Amino acid sequence: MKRKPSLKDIAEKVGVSTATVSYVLSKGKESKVSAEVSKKVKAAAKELNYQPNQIAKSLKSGKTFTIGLIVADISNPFFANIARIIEDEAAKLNYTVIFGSSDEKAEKSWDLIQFLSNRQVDGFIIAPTENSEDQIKYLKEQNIPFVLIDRFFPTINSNSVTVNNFEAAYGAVRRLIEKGSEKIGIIAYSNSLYHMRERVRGYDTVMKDHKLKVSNNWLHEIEFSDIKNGVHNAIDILLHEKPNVEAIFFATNTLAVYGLKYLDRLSVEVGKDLAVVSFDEGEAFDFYYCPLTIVKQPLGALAENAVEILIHKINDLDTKEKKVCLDTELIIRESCGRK
Amino acid sequence: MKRKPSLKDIAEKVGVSTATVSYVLSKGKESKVSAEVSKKVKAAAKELNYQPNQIAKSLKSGKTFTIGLIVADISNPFFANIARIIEDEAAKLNYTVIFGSSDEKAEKSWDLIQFLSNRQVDGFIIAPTENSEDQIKYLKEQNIPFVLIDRFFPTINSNSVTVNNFEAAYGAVRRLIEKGSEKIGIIAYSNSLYHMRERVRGYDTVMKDHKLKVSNNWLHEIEFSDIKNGVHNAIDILLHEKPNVEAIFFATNTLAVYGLKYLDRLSVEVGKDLAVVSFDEGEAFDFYYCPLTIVKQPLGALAENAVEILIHKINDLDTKEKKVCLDTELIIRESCGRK
DNA sequence: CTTCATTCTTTAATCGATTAAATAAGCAAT
DNA sequence: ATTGCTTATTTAATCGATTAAAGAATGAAG
Repeated sequence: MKRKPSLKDIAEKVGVSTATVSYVLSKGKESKVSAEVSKKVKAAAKELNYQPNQIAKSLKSGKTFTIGLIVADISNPFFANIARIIEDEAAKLNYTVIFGSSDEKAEKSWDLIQFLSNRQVDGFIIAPTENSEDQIKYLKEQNIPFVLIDRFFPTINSNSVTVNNFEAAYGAVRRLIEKGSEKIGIIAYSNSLYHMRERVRGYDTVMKDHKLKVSNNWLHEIEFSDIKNGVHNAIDILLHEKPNVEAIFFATNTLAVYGLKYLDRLSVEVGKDLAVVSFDEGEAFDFYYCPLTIVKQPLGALAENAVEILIHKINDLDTKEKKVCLDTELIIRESCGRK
Repeated sequence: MKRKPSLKDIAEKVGVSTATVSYVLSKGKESKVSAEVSKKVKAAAKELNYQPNQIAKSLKSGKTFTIGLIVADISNPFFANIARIIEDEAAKLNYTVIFGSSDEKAEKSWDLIQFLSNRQVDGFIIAPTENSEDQIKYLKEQNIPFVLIDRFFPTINSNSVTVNNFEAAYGAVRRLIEKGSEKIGIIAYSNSLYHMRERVRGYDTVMKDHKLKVSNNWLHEIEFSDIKNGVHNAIDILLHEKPNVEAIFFATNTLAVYGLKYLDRLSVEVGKDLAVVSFDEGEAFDFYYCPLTIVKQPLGALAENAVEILIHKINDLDTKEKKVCLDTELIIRESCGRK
């Protein structure tokens, strides 16, 4: 790779010291330099197509203008969309984004934090995995700015941007009830993370509030390690073991995708034999023969808030921790009833 | 942010020079240092939880172990999936990935190249936009390693990893013909990029080879600036102006998504009133009431090849340019015929 | 003709790690 | 005792940019 021109090259060309060149090229300091020299330096910089070496700048300043983004999986549309908005917001402020996928594994998440931290990212935006409390505490201790998104730990005081999972789940399941379902199953992850617990609690609570007894056959918590089979088993039980359900609430996008595919294979007709609601958008859901009622998360606001809070924190470490909880929207379509 | 311990901190703690510490901690050089000192240094490093500052390393070595990834849009599943695989492959080799979305705009692409280049990325993986030939030439001139993916410029000798777009389009449309369609429309982008031209040429050629005359109503090239309306108009013309078509070939994922939604609105039944094939996978397509016949691109191989070629080039600038063209697979489902 | 202020420019340290080269210390051979 | 040879350690330069502080040059005031 051809060596890029440095301050030194300009300095030599013009016949001044690198300090002078630096003063000319760094805004606000130009007054220190005579108009004549300034002009020559600028001309030389242009001629050589000088671009400052950000690595050198970073070493001196201790700032890299880089954000580390750690999500469960960048290829998951939910996170890919968030990543895109974070990218745009960050770019506006001259920040770049380095990303990594944790696959919901605390160990991978920790490796990523170390890895990116050694690369001196100025801060992190993290969708934390289960059992990563220690990592979050570590970041706090080290005074490394970060914002949690999508999930957070209620026991740790930190910046976070999430949605009202409890209300969202409550509202989604209430919709099923209003449309006539009484026996309702839920398929969620067996995950201790707060957002997932809240979704389950939303389900539980709305059932209780409507005096609907929940059979212990109806709550299914799937392991990340084998989502597909988990969902298939859950659906088999929900539909075929007594008391069998009239409706299913899927707690995430991915669960719903596997679920709907399997329902198709079983020739269960959604909207007729079975009512369904799900969390998250998905191109797939629009195309489904029976358009899906879903909980829509405000991805744009989620990402924008995260970047804003992070950059604030980076610029002023004394900023107090901020917890943002955003409202979701229940997009009502046909799948929540049964004809 | 608490200052992280540096070599100097260890050196002071142990009472030796930073050079000695560096020799202990950098593998292969340990033999230079006495066992006694070495032990002390290692203990101190551990105690302080020393993590080398990659920025400083990079400045010295001129290597950042960072790849710049520039795609059209990281939230597009096609690119999001590629990004994920690139991330994994890069991580294996201790590289991180910085990404940026060009939105198919040459100007944005140029800004990103400059931006990431100033951050001293070791190389780029780029899905180039239209009219970005100069940018690619610039990278060549500067001897900056890069690999083009998805698209490339036949006039510029460079690394690239693409698929056989011509054969893929040919095969997809031939399938429509074999299933009885003779009047076939195509919806593509009005884009001079080679991959798009090849897809159109595949369509043209297979029609010619089967002695099917293509009406000038049938080739629709949509602007990026207004995809949705472009697709709607195209479909209106294809279906309602004589001679109207029996089948449509969508040249990308995104075009098909808009197209199918609109067909739904028009109550056109795919697989009965109209045959359809599309490029690219999409969760949505599996769910479509009439599962879609698609051209499946080998995303894994695409990304793996790109990383491998790039890293080779980074490690040895004299490596000859490599052009990889991968085979696609036609996934045959129901949408390509009409009952 | 000093003296002091002002303006412009350079020197040199710094960020954190690496590494060639210099130095120091220990020991053996003559 | 001198020389040479190892081995262990330090010194100092380097990567590229920034910036406080020192220095030089000019001019004005006394």
